[in-house]
Amino acid sequence: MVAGMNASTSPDVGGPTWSADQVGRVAAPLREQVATLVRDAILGFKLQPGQRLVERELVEQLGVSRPTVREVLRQLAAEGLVTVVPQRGAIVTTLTAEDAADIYEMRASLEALAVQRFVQRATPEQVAELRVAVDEIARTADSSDPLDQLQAKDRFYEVLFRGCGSEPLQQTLAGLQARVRLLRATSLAEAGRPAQAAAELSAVVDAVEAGDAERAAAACAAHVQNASRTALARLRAEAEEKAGD
Amino acid sequence: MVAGMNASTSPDVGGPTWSADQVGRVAAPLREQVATLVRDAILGFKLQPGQRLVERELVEQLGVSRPTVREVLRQLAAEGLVTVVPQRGAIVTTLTAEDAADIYEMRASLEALAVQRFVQRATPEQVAELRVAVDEIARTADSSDPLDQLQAKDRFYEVLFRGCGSEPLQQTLAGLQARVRLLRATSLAEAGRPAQAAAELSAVVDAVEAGDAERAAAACAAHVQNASRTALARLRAEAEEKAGD
DNA sequence: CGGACAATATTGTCTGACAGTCTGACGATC
DNA sequence: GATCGTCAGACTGTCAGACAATATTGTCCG
Repeated sequence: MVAGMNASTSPDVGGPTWSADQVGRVAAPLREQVATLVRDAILGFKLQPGQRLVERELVEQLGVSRPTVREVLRQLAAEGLVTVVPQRGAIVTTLTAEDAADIYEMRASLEALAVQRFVQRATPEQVAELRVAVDEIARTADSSDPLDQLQAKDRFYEVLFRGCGSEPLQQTLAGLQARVRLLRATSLAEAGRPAQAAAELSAVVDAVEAGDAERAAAACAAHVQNASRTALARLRAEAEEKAGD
Repeated sequence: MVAGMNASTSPDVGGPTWSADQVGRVAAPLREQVATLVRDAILGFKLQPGQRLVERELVEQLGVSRPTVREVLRQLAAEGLVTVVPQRGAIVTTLTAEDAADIYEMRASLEALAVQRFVQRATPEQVAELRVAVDEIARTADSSDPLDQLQAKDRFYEVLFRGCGSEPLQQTLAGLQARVRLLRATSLAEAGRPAQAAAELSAVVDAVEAGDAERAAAACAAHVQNASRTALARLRAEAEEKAGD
């Protein structure tokens, strides 16, 4: 019942340590649940970059049929989390340092735009929600569990994107967001970075509350650039480390 | 509202004006061919915004199986060309004036970034290609066939995106690009706009050739903003027209 | 005339199967 | 002994058919 592949694939995949045996038939479409499952596995590094995603193994581990698995892989490919090589299948996307730099620059531009829209369009309730979210980030900054930090950040951006009231903007940023999360784990691992990030985002919300779209956008861009510097420095250090192996 | 906002219930599959009866089994994956076919149909307004895309009809008209159709719809949904409503199926995405405004703003930011990258990374050959592409746009500006104009523009952006040497940037912009093409048909329909657009893009390439990333980015952003103004004015006029009906 | 119920249409998902292609290994030959 | 060619296995790409779940539509009754 479990995948005991003969020695052809990578020998170290071990058991399906990340799979879920139950994907209960609730209201949400099955493929959404599966997509979320696989996405979280990738973002939680339970599936490592470069690792092959063999359809049949996913079918067995997830307990869904192949068409469903294929639709999920297609969707994740569109999100940029997996890369599909024709005739060879899907692998978990590997981001280079250059990719990371570009992603951060896109974020800087687009999130600044999103914040401006938020100032223009969001309801007072949504502004309040944003404040709550940023407080949550500050509270988890000291937490030893990086997962808490990531979730708090996700929550913040969820509120932000929803409040900017633009389907295309939301969709595009969500696509980036998925890739960013991979990098965020890197930048947040830096000592002191979480607290600094919380302060920067708080500045953003200050400007939002003041209704100053310009300043909010600038603060947001500055935040992303800081995160970029931190993450890139670390990524390059890791790359050197690996090269030295 | 009568039974048919779409004449799709007609069993006469003999003459769908946009489908292709032959999707020749060549090297490219079948679903790519199908995706291109449907995408072109949408961008060519053979499938109108809001129109339902029923899986079974697509199966019949395209001559492929349902799993393939579903994967294609999923992919186009990721590109933003169709909107999938759970339990109800896919419809051709309808862009509101606000959506259009946001898309143009995103383009302004991201294409400026792309141009900067192009200046930094593109080879001299690619710069030359870009010049050729922009000349082609200028040449087709007088053409009465809007399709020629669109293709020339596509070519220009293809060169630009490829030359900026960033997979994530390319993918994100391509996603926007698909939606933009829908709008481009609108802005180019304005008298005199094609020639002006050609001049603006030529200015971009001038800056690129001079190696001035700053100026190139600014010129690019300016171009998009002009296109935005034109398209938005027209879209709002059309909206009023429709409201008057 | 409005609302509840039944018929229909369509999506969501599964099972099973087969062809095409790529990988990797084994064996043959130089 | 090394290189090359062939061959088997592994996966993906695609198809066909089927069934349950759900939304939509149309009709009938109060």
